[in-house]
Amino acid sequence: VERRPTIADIAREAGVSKGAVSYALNGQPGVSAATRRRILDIVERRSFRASSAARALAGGASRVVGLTLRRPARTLALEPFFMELVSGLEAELSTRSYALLLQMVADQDEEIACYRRWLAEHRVDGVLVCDVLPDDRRVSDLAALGLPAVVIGPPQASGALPSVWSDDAASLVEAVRYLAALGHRRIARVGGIAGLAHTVIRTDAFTAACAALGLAGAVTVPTDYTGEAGAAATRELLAGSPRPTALIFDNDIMAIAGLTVAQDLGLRVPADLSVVAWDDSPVCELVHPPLTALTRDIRGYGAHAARVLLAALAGEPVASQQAAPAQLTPRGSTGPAALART
Amino acid sequence: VERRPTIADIAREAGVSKGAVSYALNGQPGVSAATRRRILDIVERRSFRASSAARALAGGASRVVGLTLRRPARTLALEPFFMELVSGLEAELSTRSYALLLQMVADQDEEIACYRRWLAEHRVDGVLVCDVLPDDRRVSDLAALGLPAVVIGPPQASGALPSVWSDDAASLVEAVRYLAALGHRRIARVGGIAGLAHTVIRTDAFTAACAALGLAGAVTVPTDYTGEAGAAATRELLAGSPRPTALIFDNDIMAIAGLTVAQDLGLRVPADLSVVAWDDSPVCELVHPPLTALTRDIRGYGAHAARVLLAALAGEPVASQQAAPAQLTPRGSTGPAALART
DNA sequence: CTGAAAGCGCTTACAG
DNA sequence: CTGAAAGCGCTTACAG
Repeated sequence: VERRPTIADIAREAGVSKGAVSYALNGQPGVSAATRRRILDIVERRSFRASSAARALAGGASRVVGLTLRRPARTLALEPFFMELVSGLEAELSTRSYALLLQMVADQDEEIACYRRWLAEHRVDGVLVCDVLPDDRRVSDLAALGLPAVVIGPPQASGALPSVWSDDAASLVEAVRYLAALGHRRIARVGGIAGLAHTVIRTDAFTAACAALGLAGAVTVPTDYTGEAGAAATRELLAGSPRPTALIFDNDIMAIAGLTVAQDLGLRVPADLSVVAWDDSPVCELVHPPLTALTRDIRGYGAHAARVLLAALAGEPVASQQAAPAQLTPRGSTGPAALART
Repeated sequence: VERRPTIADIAREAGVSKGAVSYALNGQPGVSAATRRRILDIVERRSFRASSAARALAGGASRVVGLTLRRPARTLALEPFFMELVSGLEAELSTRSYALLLQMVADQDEEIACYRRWLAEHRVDGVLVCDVLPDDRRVSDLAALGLPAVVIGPPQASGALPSVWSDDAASLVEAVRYLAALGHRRIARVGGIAGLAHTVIRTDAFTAACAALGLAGAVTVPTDYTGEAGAAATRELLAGSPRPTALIFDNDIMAIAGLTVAQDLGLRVPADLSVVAWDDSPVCELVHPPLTALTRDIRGYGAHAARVLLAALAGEPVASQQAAPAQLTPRGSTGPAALART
């Protein structure tokens, strides 16, 4: 096992001090352009990479970004969303030589403790925050700690932290208008976890959009995002009288569960019931009928969030940024409202 | 922001040297039992945690475990397997204060370069290796590098590295026997990525099991694990004459795609065609009919692998270990073979 | 069994 | 613009 070069080797080879190499490496003033170029050439040739441990210990950047995920593993694993998001984050981070540190946590206290630890140990340079709540304690604590962070979620809940978000309200309005245009007058929604900021936004948007169109009975049933909960909510909604002719689901796993429940009840989709899913993962096209969905580029969303965090770490001023909203992709699960039943 | 205690603070408070604290912390000889207890009490009380950067730099453990995943994000995101696995790894690692470093890679070269870098930088103490090939270069390189590693996959492909594996061959035999007992004589399989070690094992086991039962036409069509490929393979197999009366899929996303294809072709499941899925994620119960599946505890599998790696890092001798094999969970998608059609 | 000291590989004031 | 030096918080031989 060969010893890898250290900053001292590079310095010796370039005929400068270690400090000069450090300045050249980190793009700081203190070396002339010519020296910098010479140093970076050697760095390149010897494929030198500064030790992250030494860098972190000396107070420099660790080149690691942290992501914590709440525990309920069943939910996480089922949501293609998270793996897509992680994949998007990673794609951006690794091209910039940043690593991603992942930590599952049980609750908010554990999560905040994790942030403190990471900061104290210089383990990470910054973190990404998911699934924010309105008045999320993580947001205020992170700001207080001074740990750079980007919220992946609505700016309404990101406080002083920059956020990357997509306009869920607009997407929901699009879905409601689309269904209304098909003649649906009774639309209900199977929502996500009630406490989350984006769920609140979606629920409010749904209620408002239905009200604006004069649609009554625009109920939202909250769930925990699992298939079981989606199935139960669907059963509850379809047992109502008059029952809804269209259902909007807050993720695709619940939409699939709801589709199956409807079919088991003898309802034809879309003749008797239209179904719209959220987060168009490839499963939506694999079921019968294929699901109309609100599609968004989750990998791109993750990459975007990573870019914003990296910009913040580079000292650039960053503000909340809007990613492209989810767009409706009509497929076989939606159709004209069944007039006979209305 | 308060300064967190360093090892010097603990040493001062305990009235010993920093070295003594270090020995006490790492369970090494060099301190008396009484001193050790006193030190650890103070460590506990002050909630001291050694800086990972300093530890790594000084040649100690970094308390980080690395996991690399090949790029095709669409596949990854769709496979609940990976998120479940990560969740299982994390559950075990975090209780032992280890962190998980995640890196997406494009190919094997990048992956091996990543291992070298991690090792050289002391970024990780060990790694977990997924999706091994027969004669996997990563396996030999890791052994040569001396980077502790555990293979999550068959020991046949893990070389000198310990592996944690489940007996896929046994599971496949169980599925084939179950279908044969239902009267199926023409069973085909939609397989995973042909090059992977566990796919080879499954394919061989499938062929052998069918041969042993005198079942002809036991074809396996390889795929890339995506729903599209699963659908295409299903179409291909169902176009055969005589067509199979039962299909075994190497993951559940393809099973769902196959189910939909069969239904679109006018085949009733299970009356005309039985369907068996692999990796029983909750989606299997959400479709209609619910899928018979080979169920395994993926989180437990991940936790098991993490435990073995941690044991190896602790210097304990470790050997390859078998996890519980996937067990058949019969549901609505399998039934007696359609005699009329045979 | 314990203490004092060197060293890991960086970064960053501080002098020139 | 550059060099020499201290220091980050640990671990680990090396003396006692």
